[in-house]
Order: sequence, then structure tokens, then C-alpha cells
Amino acid sequence: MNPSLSPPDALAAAADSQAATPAFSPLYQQIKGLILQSLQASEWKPGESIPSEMELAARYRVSQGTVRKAIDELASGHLLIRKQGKGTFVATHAEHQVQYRFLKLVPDQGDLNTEGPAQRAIVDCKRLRASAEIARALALRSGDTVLQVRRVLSFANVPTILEDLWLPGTPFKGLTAERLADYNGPMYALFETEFGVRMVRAEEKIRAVLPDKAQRELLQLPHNTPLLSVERIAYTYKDTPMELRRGFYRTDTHHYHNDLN
Amino acid sequence: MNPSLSPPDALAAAADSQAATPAFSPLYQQIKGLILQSLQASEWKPGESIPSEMELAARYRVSQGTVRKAIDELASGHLLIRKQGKGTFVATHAEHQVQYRFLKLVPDQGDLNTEGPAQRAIVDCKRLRASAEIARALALRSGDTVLQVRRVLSFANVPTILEDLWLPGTPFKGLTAERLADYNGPMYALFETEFGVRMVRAEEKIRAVLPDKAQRELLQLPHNTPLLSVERIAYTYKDTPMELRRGFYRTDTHHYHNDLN
DNA sequence: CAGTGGTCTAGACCACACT
DNA sequence: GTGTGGTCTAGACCACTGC
Repeated sequence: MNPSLSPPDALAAAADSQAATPAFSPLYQQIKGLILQSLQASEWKPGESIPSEMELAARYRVSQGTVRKAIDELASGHLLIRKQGKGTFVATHAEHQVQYRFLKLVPDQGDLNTEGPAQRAIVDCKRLRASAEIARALALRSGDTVLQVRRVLSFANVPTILEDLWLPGTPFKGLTAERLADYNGPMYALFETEFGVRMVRAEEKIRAVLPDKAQRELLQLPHNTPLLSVERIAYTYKDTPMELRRGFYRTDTHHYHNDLN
Repeated sequence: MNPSLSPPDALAAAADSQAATPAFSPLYQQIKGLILQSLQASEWKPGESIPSEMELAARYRVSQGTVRKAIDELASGHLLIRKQGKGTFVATHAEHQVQYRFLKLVPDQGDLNTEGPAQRAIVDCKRLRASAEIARALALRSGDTVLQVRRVLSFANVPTILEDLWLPGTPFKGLTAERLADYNGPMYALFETEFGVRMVRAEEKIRAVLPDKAQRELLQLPHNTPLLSVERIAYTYKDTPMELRRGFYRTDTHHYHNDLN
């Protein structure tokens, strides 16, 4: 879209550009796309504020209401956060409120805050060649370098989650066990600040499984305790997969909570 | 709110009426509440269309835009469904698109449609006194009458889900094993048409468990197959719990799918 | 064609945060 | 007070549906 055009012209130009597919795309969707581009290009970084609605309206030559609708949709997708009287901010995994946004495991009594901060122990961290399965999940080629991490999360000093995760090697060049161990906070916050990778959504496949010997020992489990297997693919902007994670959750003291609506 | 007032007056009156609690409630939230009341009172029934935005605007003496915003929120909560050019409709569990809205179990290959319609077998259905646990979940008193149902769901003739569920006796007076067995469709659709109870949201607690003997036999499971335990409380309008359901899902051929955003 | 929801605009005013 | 997002209105026009 040419920002020098007046609104009706801008809309017409956009419609022309896809004349073959007569699909109608509202102006605010296009504005949404432009904002998304700026987010992806890190024009505004996580935690920072973006320009005010009026400024963006002037920049894109549309009315404030159109910008508002674009921002509304981005905010409902948790990409932006509106704060009345202050501004609109790029969402981040570092804020306390949303620290465990993708972790749906909660204690049977109380909540995660009751148990205090999680203890994170890196069990293993190495680079290797992607298997076919992992390459597919991360949209890589078989044999590409991936980083594999195994860690244990404990709450109130009880080991509760065992996680294996795989990251594409290129975007996470320079990530080591040491960096992971030293960082005290959510892994996704580290990804943002150190590697400019922001996870915006994820899909999980959940199953009940029996742990193998290594898993049983790492979680110090009694015999015959089934575990929740949570396989997650996390995506950054534009639906690019950036992490495959397989979590094994104890569910004798905790449960996976899900709201349906 | 007095509908005979002009918009600014209506807003002022609403603000006055809660002067003690200076909490500000936008007009569209109040309109949303009024529409919700009409839904709860079955003024418009599931599947039917509600009045047009213009009609509602006239009825409530507000602008179309305000009604629009109220409807938008109700639509995003799946209480209403907008259809361009046709109207706005009361959501229902009977429509094919949303038939399994609360069932997140999907086959590892394909989807639920691939497997064709579910086969439902009622194993047991009886009235009894609510235990303390069940009474608490359904906001009843211990000893109140509840209906208990056990059934098995099969896909492609493979028993896949075993469900125990409890319903409050009063709203579901007249529900019998026969009615359940005769009805060919989602249980929540039967609740709507026969008992005027529409489930609008639910919460699930998910765990990995080992089945007991009865469960293993009903699902024809190999030894030592862990199951996903899915405990659901479903709510109707105004957050009233109307069903407690404990499902046991096979996850060797299926998995529980969850989207995080 | 008329009726519905969907988009876009422009302007006024309100609630909230900072300074 | 100034600037931010939030609400409300009014009117114009567009896209889709069905008569």
C-alpha cells in the first residue's frame, strides 16, 4: 500500500493488486499487516510502546478508528497490550502477569504464585543433526543443526516437569547450557532479549504416557506413575515454527487447566 | 436503565445508580447485559435470529455502533453468531460446525469428520443423592438429587472415550436412559432443545491416570495403558454450573489438541 | 430490489496516567 | 494540564443474502 494515497485510493490500489483473487480485504486488515511487519522487523521492541493511534493514523493516512480496529485485533491476539492513559505496548514474556502464559499446569491447591518461582535445572544441552521428525516440526531440512535441551522444572523444590526441547540452530546461534543456566527467568523471555525471537502462539498435543527409567529417575517418581505428555510447537510471527518441546508433567499434585469457550 | 431516556441521560442514570461504587460501566456493557438477559429468558431461542442492529438500537435508545460493540463481544464469546447479509443468530450446539466445540480429542491422523459420526452407548443412568464433592462442583447441597450417567463413545467402532457425568436433578427432570439412547446427536444439543439448558463455557482439569478394571474392560484396553482423565465443569448463562463430567480418553490413537495464544 | 451485517470516517467527550 | 486509550454518536458507503 502506498502511504501517500488518500484512504479510498489506498483501498482501491490494494484491491487492484489482487484483482485475480477478488477477495475483499478491509483497510484495517491491511493496517494490521503493516503493524505486524513493523513488529517482525523489530521497529518496536518487546516492552516498548508503539506510536499513539493518532500518529499511526497520520502515518498510514487513515482515520483513528481504522487504526484502532487493527490494534484491537492485535491486542486480542496478545501481540500488543493496551494500557489506558499510557499507550500501546509490544507484548513480552518477561512481564510477571504473563510469565507462564503457555504453561497450563497448576497445583491442585492454590496457583503457581503460591509455590514461588520455579527452579530450573539444565540436564543436557547439545547441538545435533535434526531427525526427520524434528525437521518436519520445525520446517527445517533433515540433518540441519538443531539445539537439543533437557531440563527439569521444580516447584517448591519438587521436580514436577521434565522437558525436552529442540530449537533451530541458526536463529539460536550462541545459545549454550551456561547461558540457559545463568538466566533466571522464563526461557521465552531470554529468547526475546538475546535472540530477538518472540513466541506468539503455540499448539499442544496432549497424551497420557508411562515414563521410561531415565524420566522416572529425573522426576523421582514412584513406580507406575503415568505422566502427561505435552508436545508443543511454538510459533513466532508469520506462523514460523521456532521450537519443538515435549514436556512430561506430574499430575498427582498438579493438573493441566484448560478453559473452553 | 430507563429506555425512555435519551442516550446521555441513560448513561448518566446508570452511573448514578451505582454512585456508591464509582466503577464506570460503559453503555455497550449494559446493552450486552440486557441482551444476555433476553438470551437467558429464552426470548430468542438457539438457532433463531435476534432483531437487527437497527431494531435493537431503537429498542435500547442507543446508536447502532453501541449495539454493534455489545453484539461483537457476545459473538466472540460464541453466544451469538453473526452472518453477513442474513442476521445475528443465537448460537447452538446442534450446528455441524460447532458440534464438538468442547471435545478437544482428535485422531492422530485426520480429524473427527474422517472417522464419521460418533457411536454413543449408554452404560448406566440413574438418579442418586449428591456426594459432597459433586454437590460442590454443581453448587448444590449435599444430598440433593443428581442424575448420573456413564457412557462410551466410539469412533469408527473403536471405543475411545468413557464418560461419567452428573447433572442437577431439577433442571433435568424427566431425562432417562431411554431419552439419551434415542437421541442421535450431541448431548448438549439435547439439553438445549429438551431442557432449555445451553452450555456456554467450561473448565477442564486434565491428568494422566491408570484405569481400573471396569474402565479397562469398557474400553477394551491392553494392560498398562494410561488414560487421559478430563474433568469438566460446564456452565450455562451467568456462570451457573450445570454439569460435571469426567472423561477418560484413549491417547494411543488420539490426542487432546489445544491451541495456546 | 430491500434488508442485513461490515467498514470507514469525523468529531465529541470520558477515564486514566504522568508531570 | 496534556496526552493516552476508551466510549459514543451520526452518517455514508460496501458486501452479502434472498426476494
